Amino acid sequence: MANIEAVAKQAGVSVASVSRVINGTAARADTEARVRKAIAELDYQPNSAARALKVRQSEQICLSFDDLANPAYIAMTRGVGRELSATKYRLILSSAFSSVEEIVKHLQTMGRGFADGLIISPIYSDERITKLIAVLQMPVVLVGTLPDGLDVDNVRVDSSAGIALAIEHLVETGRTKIGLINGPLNTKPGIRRKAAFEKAIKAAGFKFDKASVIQANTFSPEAGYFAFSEIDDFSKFDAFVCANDQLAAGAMKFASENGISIPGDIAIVGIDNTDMASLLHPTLTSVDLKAEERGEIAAQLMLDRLANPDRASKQITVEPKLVIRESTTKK
Amino acid sequence: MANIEAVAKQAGVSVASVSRVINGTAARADTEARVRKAIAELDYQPNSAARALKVRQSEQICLSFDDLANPAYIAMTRGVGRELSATKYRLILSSAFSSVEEIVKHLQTMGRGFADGLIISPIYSDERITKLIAVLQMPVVLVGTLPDGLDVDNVRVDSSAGIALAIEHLVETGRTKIGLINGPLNTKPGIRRKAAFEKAIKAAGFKFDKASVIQANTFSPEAGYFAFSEIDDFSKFDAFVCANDQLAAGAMKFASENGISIPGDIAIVGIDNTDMASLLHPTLTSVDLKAEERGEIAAQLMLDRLANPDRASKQITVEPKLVIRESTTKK
DNA sequence: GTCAGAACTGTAAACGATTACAGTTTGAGC
DNA sequence: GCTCAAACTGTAATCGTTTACAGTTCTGAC
Repeated sequence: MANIEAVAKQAGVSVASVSRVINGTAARADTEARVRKAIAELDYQPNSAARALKVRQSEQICLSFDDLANPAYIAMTRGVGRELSATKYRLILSSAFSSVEEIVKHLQTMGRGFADGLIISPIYSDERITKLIAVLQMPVVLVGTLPDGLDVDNVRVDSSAGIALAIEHLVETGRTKIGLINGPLNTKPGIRRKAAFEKAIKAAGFKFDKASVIQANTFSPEAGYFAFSEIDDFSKFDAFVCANDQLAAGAMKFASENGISIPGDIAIVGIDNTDMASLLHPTLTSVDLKAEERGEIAAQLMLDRLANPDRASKQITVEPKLVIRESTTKK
Repeated sequence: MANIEAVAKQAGVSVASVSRVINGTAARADTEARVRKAIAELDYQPNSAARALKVRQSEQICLSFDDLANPAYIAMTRGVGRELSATKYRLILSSAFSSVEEIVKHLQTMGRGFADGLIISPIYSDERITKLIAVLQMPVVLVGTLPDGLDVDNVRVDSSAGIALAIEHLVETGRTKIGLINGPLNTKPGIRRKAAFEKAIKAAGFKFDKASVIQANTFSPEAGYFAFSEIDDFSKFDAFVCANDQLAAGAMKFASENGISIPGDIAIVGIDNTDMASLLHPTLTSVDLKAEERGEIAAQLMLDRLANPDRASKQITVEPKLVIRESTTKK
């Protein structure tokens, strides 16, 4: 309720003095004391919207992604948050709970006035998001593959190389009949992982068989479980790469319930190397796509851009790393 | 860059008309068309801070919790998000990445101007947060146990009853030497679970032994693993309740690595019934504390309060539910 | 064509802060 | 006590919207 004018009156000074006390500009000790007293008495808190309007800064950075349930994004958030916590910027999160439209509108409103910068990691391959980014008049850092024609700061991971690592490892450990449990094809990772898988299989000297790709319709454990349950003949396979750890966990659950030995009958490689990988039984070999590190880098790019609005945009690529555990090697 | 005045000039109308077109108040078709054209030509987006300042609403609700890595909070977020997505309110998340001070400051700034309401679920038992809530001049819904003297909307779960359910189940299935892997004692759940455990053990007719409580220093799998590794003599126990599923997962990992059979030697009950419970091996019996439902209810309380600022505060309690799986029963 | 009423539009005053700029006070040095 | 610079303070404009109010333009009935 109380505004700066009320505080000024209570303290017997001008609004300018109150503002200066709040913002730490020089003031006589006497003045400062009276202002602080008045602030305390009135429970005054400055209105951030008014401040943001005037100084054209909100000191907030918005991180936006599509799937809160996906641990990889949580890791990314951790990276961004850690990097930001030493600065004046606060992190706010925006995650879509229904449609792409919702997220576009959310970001648009946030854009002018409520956030100084946007770090976005879109999972869905959707025109509208690309268009939004192009139009948004604020610093944007995109995490993930940069859509054509968009020239913004970017950090990505070479996930194809990650899939190749997984395939090489499987081949080296003697697997020859390798399948892919892929994520949905309306997502960017879904599209890219399928292509990368085909390429890596061929590079390993096998011929690529369409039937070796099983499409899940989400990135969830349930989808992984269901994908495995649809396989009629497991003898056609001796290994699977799964598009993320959650799919892998679901598949492993089905295997354990149905007497399929892992890694005895089938080896499994997950992707993302999330915390769960080492908790599963057997522990899960997984390709670390460095989500947390990408988050850190994204935040650094953003801070750098905010300090230096006119520099050319930077594109940074992170290298994946294969973490070998029991699901491909035990005994 | 472009503001409403620029649009007005470009369209040859007054700023009031532009504002009306944007906000859907009546306008002649002709006027509307010209305004829309100008908006498109200038890539105009209204400044949210200015709007929020004028209308005294941000249409944002802030959800704040302390531990982003904890799946229970993610579930809660899902509940809040779903409930809010049909309304005009947007959800923004604030999670502390370092100190309590940081979160208090964050919420304070957010408070006046950037958010219309605050849903907060503090895990740390800290004076400063209680004080903040009391002072904050905006609707607050607190998820969790209400600190003394605070009269705000509240939704909580009877977690003591949950622990009692767990103990009863263990006793019924023949366990007699039950321990607790507790979370940190500077957190509210840590404090409450310990007390509830002692009470339930006594209610079951056993005498309570201090040594049966093992303190972990975080709610993470690593802490659970470490807690189990500290136990010198497993023959003293035939069951453990763990303060959350993550601790349970870590403990089970240690057990599996060290030839302790679960549930053969030791039965395990987790708390929260997170997604991971059904993916572990063996699957984990867990007390569902209904985090998602609590999120939904919190959002409903908030919406109701926003529509009806003067009503008395409501306190709602949710009942926990025990979900029995293999870690207490298999064979 | 007139007129009443409805429908629309423009002017200008807010909302609550920040900050040039000009004016006032303070204090040191003589 | 005077002078001068440094230190502080107050006035008022400004940020980009919304909206009450008054003024204007339509519309349709007569």
